Amino acid sequence: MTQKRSTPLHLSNISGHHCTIDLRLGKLAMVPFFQSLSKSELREINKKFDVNHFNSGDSIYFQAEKATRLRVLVHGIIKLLRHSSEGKDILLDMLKPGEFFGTLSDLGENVYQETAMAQTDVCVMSFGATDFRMILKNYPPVAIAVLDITTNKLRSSHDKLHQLATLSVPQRIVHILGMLSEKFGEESEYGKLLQLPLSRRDIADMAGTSTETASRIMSDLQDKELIVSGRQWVAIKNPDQLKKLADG
Amino acid sequence: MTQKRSTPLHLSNISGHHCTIDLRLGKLAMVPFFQSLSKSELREINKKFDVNHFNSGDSIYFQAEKATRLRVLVHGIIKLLRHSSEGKDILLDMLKPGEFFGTLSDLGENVYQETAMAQTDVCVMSFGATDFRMILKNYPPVAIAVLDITTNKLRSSHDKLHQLATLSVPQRIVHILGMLSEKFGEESEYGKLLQLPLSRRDIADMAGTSTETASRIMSDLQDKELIVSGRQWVAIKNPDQLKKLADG
DNA sequence: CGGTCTGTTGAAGGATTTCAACACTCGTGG
DNA sequence: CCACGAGTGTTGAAATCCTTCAACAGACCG
Repeated sequence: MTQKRSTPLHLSNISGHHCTIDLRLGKLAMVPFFQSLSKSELREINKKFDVNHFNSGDSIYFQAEKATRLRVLVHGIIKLLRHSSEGKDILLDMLKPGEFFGTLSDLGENVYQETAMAQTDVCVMSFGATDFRMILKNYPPVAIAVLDITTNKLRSSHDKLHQLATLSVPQRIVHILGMLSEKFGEESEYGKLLQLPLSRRDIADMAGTSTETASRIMSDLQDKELIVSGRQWVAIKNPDQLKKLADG
Repeated sequence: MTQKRSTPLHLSNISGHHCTIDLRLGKLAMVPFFQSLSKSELREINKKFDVNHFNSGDSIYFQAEKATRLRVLVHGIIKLLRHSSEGKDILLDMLKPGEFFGTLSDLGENVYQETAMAQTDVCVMSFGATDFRMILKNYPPVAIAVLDITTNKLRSSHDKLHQLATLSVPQRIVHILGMLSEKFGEESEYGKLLQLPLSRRDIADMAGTSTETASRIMSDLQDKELIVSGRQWVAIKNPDQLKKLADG
């Protein structure tokens, strides 16, 4: 096994008092689907928001809970997962700042279909379902932007379905590492470092496999010198060869 | 094995000349996301549409083809599938009249991510990407309706991911039969008949398994008297017990 | 009436899970 | 400051589920 140093991740340990209302206006413009709005429109929307802080490991909301608020991630990383009765979870998505979650729909059940859990310390904005629908109605460009983002999420979900259905576990894990590296990758001394805490369990829950199998495959990739990994972190040492392995 | 009669499905063999422009106005109001529009607005939108007929087995568009038109299914059934390089497909969705497909997004690649194939003879309306975006912009309720539908598709895709990742093949197939029965089920002499041509291959491609395994499991369900099935058709004889099998 | 498509079934082989034991890391409290 | 315990990661071996290869039967089409 490779020797492992303590985590190379930069986890800016944001504490509760940094996650304040004052933070809002600056961040609001950063959210993709509000980019089409003017300053005065933003100010108007800004009044509707709440801001909350959660510690790493906390749940922002639970699966089957009544869905009343739409949320936007301001700082940190959040994972969306589904639980099953047998205790086997599946990790649907990893979110980074600017993404929204806890989506609401007039159709179907008004309960969250998944659990949102803080993967790091996080800061989250939220506002009420009715306020959100009002904004969609009054600002068509916002509705279109939200639609575009949702459409892309659907595509990505179809990608995952396709991978889960057609690829072997090692291939799925290689693909997952590739996708994570696009979203969270950052150059480092170890290669492309995935800037998020990521356990074997998380990887297993994304790939729909067991932690043991995920561990075995990660060890194998490490033996082949394609990745470097330690407790809760992964870096991709040789992205080209990893991509070759994913395709061929 | 149970003796099998020829198909009990009602396949109204619509031929090309029934699928005409004149059909449009009546069908347009049927499409969920146009329901919020007035007659005169519908007449306006109606001008932009094309109508086409396809035979069962035809492809309406292919994966990786440039995406230029949004389509609405008027008559018949369409399946959306993804191909993989190794020839193993996955069936993402089965559509019935009123549903739209070939979704466009300003973000990401402008190519279709899946192949749309006629499962029966079908009649399809379509219009250009720019026309569609114009409608979304000018009629906010339409944009919101499309968003709600897309959000629900995303939920359903997450459901499928969850099932694929956590359930055994028999459980997945039972769940798939349940979902299909909600969407296509119709009372018949055999029980709840799924009103669509459905091969073992289709079931296998939905469950992410091989046709042989799908066949074995269907035989097993038939032995247990939970379903009745023949060439390209399936009826659910005992929905309650099937549901119990899916949950427990 | 032959050919092709669909569905079925058996048997061998392989991939992955499961159970089990152990090693390492990190934070906490004695 | 060290020891402990919980959480995380690793590895082995047996068991299981599923795939794959193969052969064949029945249905539908021209």
